[in-house]
Amino acid sequence: MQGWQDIQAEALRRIQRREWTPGSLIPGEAELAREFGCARATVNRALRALAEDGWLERRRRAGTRVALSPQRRAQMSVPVLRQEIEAHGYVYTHQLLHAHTMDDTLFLHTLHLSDGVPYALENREINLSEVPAAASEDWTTLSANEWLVQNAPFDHGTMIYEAIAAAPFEAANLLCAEGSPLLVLRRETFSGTGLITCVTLAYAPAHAVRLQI
Amino acid sequence: MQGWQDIQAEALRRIQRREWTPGSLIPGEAELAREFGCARATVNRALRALAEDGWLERRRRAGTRVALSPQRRAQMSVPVLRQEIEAHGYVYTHQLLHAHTMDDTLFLHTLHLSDGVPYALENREINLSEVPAAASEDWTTLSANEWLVQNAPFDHGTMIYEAIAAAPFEAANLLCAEGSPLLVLRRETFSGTGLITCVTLAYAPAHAVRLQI
DNA sequence: TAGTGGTCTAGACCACGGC
DNA sequence: CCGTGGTCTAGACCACTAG
Repeated sequence: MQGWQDIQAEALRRIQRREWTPGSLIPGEAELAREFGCARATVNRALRALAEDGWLERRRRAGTRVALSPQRRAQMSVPVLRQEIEAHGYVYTHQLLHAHTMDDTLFLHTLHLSDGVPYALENREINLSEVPAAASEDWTTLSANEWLVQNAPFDHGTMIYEAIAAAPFEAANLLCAEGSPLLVLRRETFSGTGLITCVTLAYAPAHAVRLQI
Repeated sequence: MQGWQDIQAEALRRIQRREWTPGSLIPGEAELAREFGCARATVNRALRALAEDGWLERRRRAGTRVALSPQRRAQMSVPVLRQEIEAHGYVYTHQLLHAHTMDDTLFLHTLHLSDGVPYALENREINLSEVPAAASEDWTTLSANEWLVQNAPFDHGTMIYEAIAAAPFEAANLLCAEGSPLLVLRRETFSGTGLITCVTLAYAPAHAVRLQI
């Protein structure tokens, strides 16, 4: 036993082997520090990491308990289509289908392709009062998907996945039958209080979103 | 300025106000500790938290830089259908449609309902050699979805979302037309090297998965 | 009110990796 | 090499809260 990661690993082992059972109180930091022959701060570091991962629940005075249902969480980033496609070894291209501006909103329709095959259809609105630089951008070389990731950092947002039936416009662009089931991602991102962009991404049929837990 | 959270907040402010620009080197821990009038460990705690959230990239010797594209990540838990449904104020029920055992695998088909309306159709396999207790469980009162969360903690796993067309079996149980687009979640969870369970969850039409970024 | 975790400090040594 | 972040220590005080 040397670093806090070793103590974390040992504690996790005890949880998984049920030496420390769900809901039960585990020894205090001081006692564990004595057992492992280290400072209390080191034990604190290890247990705090386990608590952040959902294995433990810690409360002052009440002590540390093994979580009743250790919920592992999957993490998902905002997808950058070029990276998704190139990670599979394919060539990424995109076509700007349509662009127009109304009031302070820029509307863009983009088709993303993988080795020339339709991959996803993007329908995006950009709030020009939040991102004025977007007004003078040439979307034929760099897609809005990539440009915004680099140029419009956001504080928070929402993502929604759902399944829809392909409408004629989607069917024509994604080269599938009308009514085909499509996975769709809708996303809104905000900076402070202002909406930056709002996008609907319809993936080609059979697309799957994979997450590691 | 008092605790590490204040230092974290101040650093985040400088990033968001572009006083520290993406890609640039920020002052070292020792210098910031001097500026804030605290110990280096306190600065370290604050900057480490920002790095874990993706705002900073830290490397020994190279120093700390503002991330080029501060990628916010969405977090998603393994859904517990009862909680999902009750969180919306509806009554959760479920029906065991089918169960049988072959070799060391238990096969279960379950329909989950929200206020009596079909919500999701679950097709599950449980590895009895990893979870022997599952063999003697009565699935009519507690669904496998809930039971496993409590009784079979896992180390890691994969989740896959995709869109499918409703087959006759799904259409009949989810009360929708054949061919309706359905959002489907496939999940495998493991403990150590062993597969615990593998589940396909077909949600009723128009279901959406919402994530906060 | 007493006991737990949360945090801070000052100092120290180490590991990594640009130079 | 040597400066940077990563970590550990021993001790201290504080915040919260169960009893």
